[in-house]
Amino acid sequence: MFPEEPVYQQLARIGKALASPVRLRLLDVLDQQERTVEELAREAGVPLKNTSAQLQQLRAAQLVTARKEGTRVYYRLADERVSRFLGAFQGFAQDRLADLRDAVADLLGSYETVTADELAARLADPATLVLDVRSPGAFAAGHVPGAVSVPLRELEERLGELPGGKEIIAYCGGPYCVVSPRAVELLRGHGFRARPLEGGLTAWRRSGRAVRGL
Amino acid sequence: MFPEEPVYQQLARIGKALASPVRLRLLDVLDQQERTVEELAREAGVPLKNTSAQLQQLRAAQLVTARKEGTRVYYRLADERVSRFLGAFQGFAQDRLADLRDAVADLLGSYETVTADELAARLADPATLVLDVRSPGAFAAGHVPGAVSVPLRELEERLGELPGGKEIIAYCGGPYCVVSPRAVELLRGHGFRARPLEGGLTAWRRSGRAVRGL
DNA sequence: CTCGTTTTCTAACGTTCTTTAGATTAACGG
DNA sequence: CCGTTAATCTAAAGAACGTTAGAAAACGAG
Repeated sequence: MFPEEPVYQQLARIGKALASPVRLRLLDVLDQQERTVEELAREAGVPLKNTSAQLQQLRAAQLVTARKEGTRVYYRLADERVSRFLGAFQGFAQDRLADLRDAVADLLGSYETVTADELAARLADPATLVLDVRSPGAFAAGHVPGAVSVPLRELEERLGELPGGKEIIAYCGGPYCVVSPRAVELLRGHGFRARPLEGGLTAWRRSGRAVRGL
Repeated sequence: MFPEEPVYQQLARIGKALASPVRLRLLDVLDQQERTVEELAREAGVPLKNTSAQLQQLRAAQLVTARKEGTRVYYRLADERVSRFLGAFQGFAQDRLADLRDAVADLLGSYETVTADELAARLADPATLVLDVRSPGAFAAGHVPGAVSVPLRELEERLGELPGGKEIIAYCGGPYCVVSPRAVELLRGHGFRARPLEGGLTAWRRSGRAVRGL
């Protein structure tokens, strides 16, 4: 119709990739680490066949890449620019939509959070304890340097291991991960001072900071 | 299905708003200046009723706002953060999709461009002429300080007015506006040194630089 | 080679989105 | 108050998309 049409059609390819809740969820899971289709389906709570179908679309939009190993296919974000853009996208959306902010508050509660910058500044502070409440596998794949691993599931029975006087900064995976707010709630209920890391390990990584593997 | 679902549904609202070529086109036109529905329909080359329908969606996503004056409704981007995000979105998309880069090259040709930063640095340079090749109305609504207005339509017959030795930096409206590349072609064909401004006046404004009205 | 596993492909169904015609609303001018 | 203009609302058709079942491909193991 107009000569610009093909350009806007191409732009819309990226928009369309971001137009489905399922795909956005998959991108967030992939932003944490490489995964197989099956793992993705399980973690995102999406049927396997649909997961595969949506991954094809993300691949067509060049947001993810796949690598085959034996019978398994491992997906990951195409590169770290995708992760940074997703951060910008999520930030922009939260900026725009009050309904989104409400949904996030509903999901995560409204604890005062710690930013990645603040966490970085306090890494060396002996009065701070950084607590990784994800699974041991996720911790092994990469964590904030100096963090202590206590999965949420074990947290209640291991409260005795935690030092009393320190402020605890708890984190989990992505920006909408519910695990660290739950940990903070539990910790506060037992008299600890605790705050969640805003945006989880994903935000830490997006801010360009190093992650330590085991 | 999963507790995060409502959050991703809200995020997808923004994605959906960016999933249609027509809406992306409208956003680009609106990024230049406020317009009525009729003007938008004409400039974007979209039927009026469809323009109105798509504007409702953009409004629901809070990307644009409307203001009524008499029988006319004037639309504009909700604020300058929307413009900056659109810039990031377009940059990201061009980064990802070779097909998009091809479509842009097809549309605009592949002239060496001038960035907004470079243009800013050369504003005071007497060996540079900044040429606004848009309509007089667009020039009046806002232009690069010091730019000379010669609409593309009149450029050929007014070539004599242009100084010989200077390099000409021509610009038009948005990042996919075809007018300034055409002007550059015409100018080069007549022996002038000329380059287009990358991203047009929109990029200039997005970079936070002042625009002068009449 | 054959079997089991993982993933994708094909095809289909139902839903949502895009687009447009027709009716309607809102505002101004006579 | 009526006519005109600008825009929206309603409703409906067609296209595109999400989702999933069933078949098929790719691979490793035995």
